[in-house]
Amino acid sequence: MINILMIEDDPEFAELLTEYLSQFDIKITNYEDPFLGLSAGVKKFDLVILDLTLPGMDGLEVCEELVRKYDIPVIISSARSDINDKVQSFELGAYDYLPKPYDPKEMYARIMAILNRVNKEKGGGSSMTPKSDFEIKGDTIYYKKEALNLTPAEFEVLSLLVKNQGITQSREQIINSSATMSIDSQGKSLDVIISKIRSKLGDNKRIQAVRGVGYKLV
Amino acid sequence: MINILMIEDDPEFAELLTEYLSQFDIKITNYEDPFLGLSAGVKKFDLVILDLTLPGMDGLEVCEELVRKYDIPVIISSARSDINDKVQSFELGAYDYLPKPYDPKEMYARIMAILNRVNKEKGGGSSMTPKSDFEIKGDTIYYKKEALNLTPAEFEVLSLLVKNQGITQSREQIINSSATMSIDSQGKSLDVIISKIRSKLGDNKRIQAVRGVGYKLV
DNA sequence: GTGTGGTTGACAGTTATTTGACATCAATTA
DNA sequence: TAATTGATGTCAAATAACTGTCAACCACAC
Repeated sequence: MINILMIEDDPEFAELLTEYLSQFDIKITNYEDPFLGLSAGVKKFDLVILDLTLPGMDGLEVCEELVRKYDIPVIISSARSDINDKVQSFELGAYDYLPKPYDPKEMYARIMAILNRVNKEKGGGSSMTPKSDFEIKGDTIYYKKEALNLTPAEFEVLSLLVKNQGITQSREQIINSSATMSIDSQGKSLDVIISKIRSKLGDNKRIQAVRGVGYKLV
Repeated sequence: MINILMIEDDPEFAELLTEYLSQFDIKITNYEDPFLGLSAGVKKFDLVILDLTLPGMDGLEVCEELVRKYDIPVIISSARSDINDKVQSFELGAYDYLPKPYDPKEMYARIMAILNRVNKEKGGGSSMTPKSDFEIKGDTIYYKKEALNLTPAEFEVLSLLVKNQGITQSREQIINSSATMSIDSQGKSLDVIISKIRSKLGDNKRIQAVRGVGYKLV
């Protein structure tokens, strides 16, 4: 069950969306008054849909407060399609801006995209694959809890392999995924980098060469 | 400098956007052919702007590949405003969908919103500030209870590093965060400032250079 | 003018990546 | 099995890229 807080002063519109989203197991709680909405226990919700054109109050301020205080994703939904509203909304940390009227399908798609992204971060730490010996944190890679001291090119290559564990990555793919390595199909740089990584891992069976194709991590 | 990969078969349109964004220190590299684009070293870029209506190829497939293999944020920009395109794009992991024609300002706002969000994640590994030898009070920084006598630029740089201890800050980030330093990518001002700070700390191992990226405080 | 602080360019020192030579290995074929 | 072929592994040298430091320079404020 997904819980969404909506701040919207058009009850009909709110009703419509609530009904549509209910089929996807999404529950909307609407407040016509932003103050009521803010005092409703924001933390209980996964996301906020905020109407910008509120009576007697600047919706942008509400947006800022939601982002700053509660760090919750906010989708702005506004009847005004003024470009400045959009720019300001994003500057204040809004996650998305959808001008009214919109197709409820689009709202649903955007909601799911946002929540998937937010959940991936929270759960995954940053790299997936639960039983992996590898862990990518910021700019270092850990192998069996030990931090590896890698050069940029080594980091980029291993990073790609870790993210695609078990899947063979072609030489071309690997080199393309690297910002530091030059695109030189004939060169042997990649071989050397792989060699270095293997020696730093202390185990040269984790990275396997796939003859004629590339490498994979097992 | 922000680097964006664009895949768009309307050269005029690409040119227009490229020019507009150049004022914000954003560089766009456009490929009219998606295959060329994909083989251009995707990881060199911070974000991809992808036209969905490509000749002879399904833009959605390109989108999926970009997201899955390279984990890079993709903004779909399409002349079709078909709702199904939108829904599918988001399902395949697109970060945003902007129907053409759009105001370049809006594209800029969305790009910055996305990049800010992505950068924040990378840094915030949930482990919080243990206890620091550094303390910022008003306009002075204390190191092991000793007040440091810093110039404005030194203060700004060290301040950023202290606030993000352990997290690598790129040269660009550091220079942008400073009001006094000029934005000159080629210059060595930052190196010199770092050098000065190190000597004032009396310990040149606390600020570590991260080759090719920037600096971090440990 | 003097002082302070930021910028620039030269140069040295360091570290990373590329290259080419050669050894080795795996698959294919005789 | 032995020879062949083509791809990979490894080493050391060459090249390239980045950082640290210094001294000179410029701009601004007093």
